[in-house]
Parts: sequence; structure tokens; C-alpha cells
Amino acid sequence: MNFQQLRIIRETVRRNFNLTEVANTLYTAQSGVSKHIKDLEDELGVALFVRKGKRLLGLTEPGKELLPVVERILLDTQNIKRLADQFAKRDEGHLALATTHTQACYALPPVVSRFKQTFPRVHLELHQCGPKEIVALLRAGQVDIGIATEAVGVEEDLVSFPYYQWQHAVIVPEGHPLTQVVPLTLEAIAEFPLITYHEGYTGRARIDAAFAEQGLVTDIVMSALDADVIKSYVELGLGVGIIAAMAYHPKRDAGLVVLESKGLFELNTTWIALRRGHYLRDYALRFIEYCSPNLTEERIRDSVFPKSHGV
Amino acid sequence: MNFQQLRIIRETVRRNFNLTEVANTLYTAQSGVSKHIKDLEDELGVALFVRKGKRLLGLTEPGKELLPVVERILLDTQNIKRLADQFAKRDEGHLALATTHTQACYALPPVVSRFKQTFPRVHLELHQCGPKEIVALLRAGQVDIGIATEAVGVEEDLVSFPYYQWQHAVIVPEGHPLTQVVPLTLEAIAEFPLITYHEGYTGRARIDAAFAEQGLVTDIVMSALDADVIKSYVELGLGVGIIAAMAYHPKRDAGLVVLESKGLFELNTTWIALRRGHYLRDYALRFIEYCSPNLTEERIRDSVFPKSHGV
DNA sequence: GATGCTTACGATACCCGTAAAGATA
DNA sequence: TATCTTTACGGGTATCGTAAGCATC
Repeated sequence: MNFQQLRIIRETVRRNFNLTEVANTLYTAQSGVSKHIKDLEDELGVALFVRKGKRLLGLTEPGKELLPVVERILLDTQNIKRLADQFAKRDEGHLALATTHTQACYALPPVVSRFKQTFPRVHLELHQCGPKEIVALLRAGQVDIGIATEAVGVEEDLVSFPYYQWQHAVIVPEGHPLTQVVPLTLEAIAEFPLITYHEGYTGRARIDAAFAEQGLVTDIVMSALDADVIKSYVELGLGVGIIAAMAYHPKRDAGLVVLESKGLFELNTTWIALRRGHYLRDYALRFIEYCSPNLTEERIRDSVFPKSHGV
Repeated sequence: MNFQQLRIIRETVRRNFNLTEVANTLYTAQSGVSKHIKDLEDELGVALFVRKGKRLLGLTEPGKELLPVVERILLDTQNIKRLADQFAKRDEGHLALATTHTQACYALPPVVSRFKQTFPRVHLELHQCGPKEIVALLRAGQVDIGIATEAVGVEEDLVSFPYYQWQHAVIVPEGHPLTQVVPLTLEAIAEFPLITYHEGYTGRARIDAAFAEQGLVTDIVMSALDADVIKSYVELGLGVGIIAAMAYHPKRDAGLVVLESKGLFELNTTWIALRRGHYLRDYALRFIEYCSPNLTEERIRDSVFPKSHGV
């Protein structure tokens, strides 16, 4: 048994049992991939893959049970390397984040700039993507930290921590009839065509829920991934915008007004998600601490590396 | 990085940084051991060992942090093998127990015989040793299950479950003056020379505690590792014996009488100890279940493989 | 001087890649 | 037929063991 064999096992599952692809992603030849699988199966004395003729179709029972152990081993080899780098070059390295547009634009900038000042030699890699991709990137070990408002933390192999809470805000062009409605109600808003986020993004579910709860039917004429797009179309008069409150800048968004909307929508929580067992460099923990001071190194480490198992 | 390097790192620590010994226990040459360590340190970019000239003295800081990860990886490689064997030969294999004389003689025989009937092809290996060795054997992964009355479960990397409870009994030769004392008291017992277990064995601590609590000074003229030895000397009239109640057989121990001693000594609990993260074959879990029916497979697995970490 | 670590060197075994052949859709 | 897997074979590399050279105690 060697590491290459384990990498091949893992990659074979990831690549849907296409050994040619496996070979390509691991930068090696198919022949070797085949042989490694065969060798390992011989050594263990059980077939790990279900075959139909020469094609691999899936995992056998033993294969299914072995896979998580294989993944843990490979995760640990990465951990060893990260740990070593930690000492070799203390404040030098790489930090990969996956986050949505909203967080990248409005919540993270101050954190990132503070981080960059303290750790100028750490290369920051910012993956901007949707919540599902964030989970996938964390799982694959391609990013160290995920930040999103939805769809994290439900999974067994991820942990998440509350980062901050925020509310949605209603924006309209100057002089819009809604500016006269005080106090503002959902009922009044629902009279107008709406522009807001795509489903599954930036608390959209909370918006829908708020209207649904009062039995209001909304006319969402447009949806977008980010507030900037929404603002543009609100400015053109296509409808009333509902965006994350922190996405509105009085100065930059001069043609728009934000309406008092306290209590209309439920609070949203943005989460910091991590992969269990994924070793984090000191500066990664500092980054998290910059996000929210009560997310201490100790608290994070305890959750990412659950007690016991020394495994 | 390869497995041999990791094995060498682990073994170097275990063998107190004597590379010659490491080479011997791993059945390889010192030269290779040296080179492997050097190669790994080069690859990781940090020194793992503190050196004085050519001698290795201990682990560096990074070495200390890496060691648990290395051990987890090696543990997982064993787990892979055990898992595979599980499927390759379902009811065939190996089960190693470490237990004290008392348990081996008096508690386990019915369990073992039932186990052997159900799993005739499993080779049972019974290590008889003291509590400390049991812990060491579990830690080293040399046994799957440890059974003892003391000194288990205090350690982070082991888990233990209550197996059964029992009491000490007082035995004397026929016609001994103590047979007249009803009810029996510790005070009366302390008048006579005593023969019982060595310190650290079979609940000896509880015996001492019982006398000490009443301010009684005892004259322990002999101590032994097992009840058979104690019984022999009690029979010779050297003193009053205090042994585990289950070690007395009315038929086999014809020349001895057991005295009613309810309430004199505190109850003892015998524990089943396991190593966290050490994969257990199905039949090992069955063995534990035979010991105590409420120790179900599910309960054991949950404790040995703590939640989360997929890992 | 005994023990222990490192380096050098030759033999072996392992791993990889090319290429050809066979299987599958 | 095109794609994919296996097997065979040659070249390169890494690992291992022997042996010699040094450091440490």
C-alpha cells in the first residue's frame, strides 16, 4: 500500500470511475492507474470496485467502507505538509477562501485589508462562487475557509461558525411612491415589481418566507447574483430592489434611496465554514478572528479537530 | 513522503531515538532509516528531531505536532487492512485480548467458549498481564481489547465500558476462629495475618481503603498476582485470604470456606478498554457483546470512532 | 573501545510511460 | 468505430543492504 494507490482510489470515485480521467488529473498514465488498483485489491484481498467486464461501475461494499478511511489518510498527509510549512515559513504561504459576491464585496474588504497588512507574504486566493460550490471546494480541500449565508454546516464533515448578522434593505429610485409609505409594510412593497437575488443566494429564502407568511404574492421581475446588478435595474425604474443592507452606499448609490425596513425581514446570519480535520495555518485562524473577535483559535481548533482520536 | 518514512518517525520516538533499534524492529538497515528521516525532513523543510552532533535526542516543536498526525495515518492503514480482512474472510482472523489473571480465569471462560463456538476460525490470542501492560498493549495496537479492574479509561486515547461488578470475599481454612464471628467485621479480620493481591491488582486498592477508613492496621504477610496462589497459602494456614468472590469454587476449593462478607468492601467494576480509532472486526464487537449484552455494536462504534470527521 | 549515525555504492525491485491488444458502448 | 481498460515490455528511479568512515559516549 502506498499513497499513490490511495490517491488513485479517491480520484477514481471522484472522476466517476473513469480511469483515463483519473490518470490525467493525477498526471500519470492509465496503465499505472489500472495496475495500482489491481495491486491494492490483491494486497487487501478484496475487490474495491464493481466491474462489468473491464469497465468500473462503482464501489463494492468493502470499497464503500474503505473510502472514508482513505480520504482521512490523504487529508492527514496534507495536514502534515501544512503543519510543516507552518514552521518552515511562519508568515508565508497561501490562504484560499471561497465566498459569495455579497460577502466578498461588502463584508470582507476591511478584514482582508487588515489581514494583508499583518501577513503581507501570505498569498490570498479568493474564489467567488455560489453556496453549493463553496461546500464542494471545502470538501475537496481546495479552499481553507468558506463564507456564505446559506447551505453550510448542514453537512457532517463541515463545521460552521456565525460570522455576523445583517438585514435586507429596500431600495427605490428617488421620488418613488414607496418613499411616502411610512411605516413601510410588506403589503405595500408587494404592490410593485421586485428585483432581488437569485434563489439560493444572499438570504433570498428569507425574503420569500417573509412575503409568504403574510400570504402576499410577489412579482419578482428580475433576479441577480449580486447587489450591483440589482441596483442598476432599480435605478432604471424596473422595480423595487431588495438587497443586503450593507450593499447600499449613500455616496456611491446617489440616485437611490434606502427605505426604513426594520422588522420586515428576518435577520440573516452569515457563516464561516470549515472542513473538519483540515489543518489550518495560524494565519488562517487569525483571519477568522479578524472576521469576528469571539472566534478564537481555541474555539475553532476544538471544533475542527474533535476531541480524542489523537485519529 | 511514504509510509515507511512515517513508520520510522513513529518508531524512532518509541525506541527513544535509537536508530539502530528502530532499524531492527522494522526489519531494515540503519542506513535506510537515517536516509528516510533526512529525506522526510528535507521534503517538509523542517527538522523533526533535535540532534546533538550525530545523535538524536528528541523531537523538535514541529516534530511534536506532527507525531499525532503520523500516528493517526498509521493507525488508519491498519484500519484499512482490518476492514479489508473483514470482508475477505468474514469469520476468520485474529482477536487479541489483554487481561489480568483474575479475569482470564474466572470471568472470561464462559465468554470465550461461547465465542469459540460461534467463531471457530478466529484465532484468539490471550495476553495475560498487569493493568499497566494492558494499557501499553492497547496503545501500541498489539491487542484489540483490554480487560482489567483498574487503571484504564483515564487516558484520552482509550475508552472503557463497564463489564461487570463483583466483590471481594474472605476465605479461611476449615475450623478457623473467624468462622465463629457472625457477623464478620473488618476489625475481626485485621486481627489475623492477611494474604491478598499485589498492589495495583484485582481491586487491592479497595481492600486497603476499606481497612484504612476504619483506622485499622493490617498485617499483609503475603501478596500474589492470582487467587490460586493466595488460596494455596491460606490452606497452609499462613493467614486469612481476601480474593475476588468469583475465584472461590465450593467444589474445587474443598479445604477452604468462604465467609459472608457482604458490605465489608466496596464493589469493584471490571472494565473493557478499547483504543480510540482502532477498527474492530465484527467478531470483536460480538465478543464484547458476549461479555455484557448491553454493550451493543452501535454503542461501541460510537465511542471508538467519535462523531464527525467522516474521518 | 563500544555504540551509534552518516555516507558511498552496487543490486534489486518498484514505478512509470509507451505501445499493442482486447473489451465495451 | 471510438472510447476505455488491460497486459506486456523497457527505461528510469528509489529503496535496500553491505561496508566503510566518523562522531559520540
